[in-house]
Amino acid sequence: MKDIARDLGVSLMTVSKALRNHSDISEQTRKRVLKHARQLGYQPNWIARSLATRRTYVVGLVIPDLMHSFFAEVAKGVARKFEPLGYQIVISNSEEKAEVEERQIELLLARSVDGLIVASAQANGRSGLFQTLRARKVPFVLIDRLPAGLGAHYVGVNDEEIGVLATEHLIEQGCRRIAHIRGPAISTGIGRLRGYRRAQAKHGLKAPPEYVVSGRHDDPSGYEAMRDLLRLNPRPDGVFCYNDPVAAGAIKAVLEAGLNVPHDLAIIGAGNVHYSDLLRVPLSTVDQSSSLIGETAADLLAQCMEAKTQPTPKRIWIPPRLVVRESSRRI
Amino acid sequence: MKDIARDLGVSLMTVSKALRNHSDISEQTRKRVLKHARQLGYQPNWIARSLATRRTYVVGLVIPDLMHSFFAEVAKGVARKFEPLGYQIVISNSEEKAEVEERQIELLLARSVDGLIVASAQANGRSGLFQTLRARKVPFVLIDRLPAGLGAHYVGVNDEEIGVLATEHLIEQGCRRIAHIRGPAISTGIGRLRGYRRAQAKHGLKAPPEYVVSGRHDDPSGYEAMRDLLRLNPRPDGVFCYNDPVAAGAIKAVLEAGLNVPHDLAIIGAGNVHYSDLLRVPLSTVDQSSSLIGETAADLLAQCMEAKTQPTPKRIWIPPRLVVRESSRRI
DNA sequence: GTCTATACAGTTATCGCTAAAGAAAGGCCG
DNA sequence: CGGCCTTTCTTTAGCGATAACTGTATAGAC
Repeated sequence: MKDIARDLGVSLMTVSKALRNHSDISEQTRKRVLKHARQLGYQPNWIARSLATRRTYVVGLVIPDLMHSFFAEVAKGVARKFEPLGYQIVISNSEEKAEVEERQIELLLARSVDGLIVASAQANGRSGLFQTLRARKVPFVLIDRLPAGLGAHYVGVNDEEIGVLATEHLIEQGCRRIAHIRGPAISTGIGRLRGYRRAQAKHGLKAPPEYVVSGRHDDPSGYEAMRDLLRLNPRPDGVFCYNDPVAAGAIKAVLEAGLNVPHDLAIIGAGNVHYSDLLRVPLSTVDQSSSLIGETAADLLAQCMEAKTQPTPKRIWIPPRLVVRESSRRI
Repeated sequence: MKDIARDLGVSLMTVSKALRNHSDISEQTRKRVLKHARQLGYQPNWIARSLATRRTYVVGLVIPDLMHSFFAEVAKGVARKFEPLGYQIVISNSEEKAEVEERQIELLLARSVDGLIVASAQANGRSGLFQTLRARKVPFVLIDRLPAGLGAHYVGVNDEEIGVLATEHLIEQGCRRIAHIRGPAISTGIGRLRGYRRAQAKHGLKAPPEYVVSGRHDDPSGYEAMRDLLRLNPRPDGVFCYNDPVAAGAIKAVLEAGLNVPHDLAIIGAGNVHYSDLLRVPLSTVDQSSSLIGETAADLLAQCMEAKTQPTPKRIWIPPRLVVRESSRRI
């Protein structure tokens, strides 16, 4: 910039304004500056700009696991919205651990991100983390998981609805002894479990307590949980799994036991990961529109970042959609 | 920092040095400063620091597709190495497109990353992109793909070896009419094809030209390609697929045609994606140690960033490893 | 008693850019 | 003609740190 100013015999400030299309500059000067800048191959220095403006044009995206294609897809959605706006996205992996998440967010804040999108591993909204975020006035939007007791922007799917949709589908397919491999004690796990119970109650079914077993997020946990379920008597004839990886693990266990999916045991997952169709038995699931979640969260965050005062927390629910494949089709 | 200096009656510089453990400061003063900094909740401003030191402690990772779990795993490996060193990692998605990649790298450079790790979508090493990187003296390490005619740091697996390993395995399993669904015209695709040919030649087999069909990176392309192969007469009895997603799509096509994998047709992929074990037929593959690639590339880049002069380009080959599962086991 | 080395702290000048206020030149108005 | 806008550009002061010097003591050497 200094060189441009010297060469053109104008002040540094004129160059700065011209490059930013500031209204103070005449059309003629602006053009001269832009042209010369191009000739010199001028590249603005973002660091200096950030220091002066206190904006970094960086947003942080904190997710529990990049390997889970659901979050990879969310990340794509976020990128699609933010990149055209000139923002850079930094993805942080919390590995499903609340402490790691907290540390990662601290790091992002230390680097002065302009905003955050978080699929939180915190079970509780009263965690110090959210107070820190509030205190520092960093706009943030939660996605997928909604820590209990937290008034914050949120974009996700109603997990209870997912549970209802999946369970009612199994009932329609003729299942009467429906089990559930539940997820962890966060909003998604709890909501889906609640939906599972509500759907059964609504149809006058009730499952014995041992029909609800605990899994985590991954396929090994689904495999283990299903082996436990298979030992029960009477054996369940339908299983709603917390998510698709868990369901994939579960299918593996059922097949290994020499049983048929869906005839001996129907299985449905949630999330509609991209390889669901390629599994042992193509997996029925409830789609969560992962990339739409990402895009919507990005839009919402963008709004928050522009607004001077934080708008009141907004919750956006994306409707889930049943995707029936072979693993649950019995009629 | 200013506050600390004022409160403690020392100069700003003393505080700065104390916080950085500079040797100029006495143990006593340093402790006073650190303690007071903690009390005030001081957080260093990375932006200002970057402006002054010309180092951002950010490295860019450019990959073709986050959804492909191979690259997600690489990313994890990179993060595991760099995060303890205080670096932030920015992941960019090139969507397998050379122009997008170029633009993404420009953006990363504009943000002054300290270094880059790139799984390039460029077929050709003479691309202007690499000249730009050289000109700007940004240390970078290529992974997975090695654009033709480029002397640069590289970490990956010898793709020809992958092709040989996979093809010889099929031969050992009794396949005699071995086809190949080849990848795109980049080093990985070309190398694996070459390995496929070399292994056949070595064992005195020769496949008709129509046994080599083109795929891309994804499972739909594998599905299409396999349908083409199934129309051939004589039908192949073994297929080596460019990568696991392609192989998964191929398996789907074979099963739909009412044939058995592996008995009518053995299939092997490459990459060992995490869900290989959960597919219709558990997929045999050649493992590429994805996270090790990430870690190794990170180490190498870290070295380059410390060195004042760029060391001569180094190529590191990680040995591939055959993983036999059901899709190819015929004896 | 002078000189030099060492340990510690302070000054000054950036890093590259921007916000905010100031100034020059011209036009319009009563 | 003087006052008051407008338009266009310039000056002045940072943003929050650091690099590279420039001082002071104090201690020990000769």
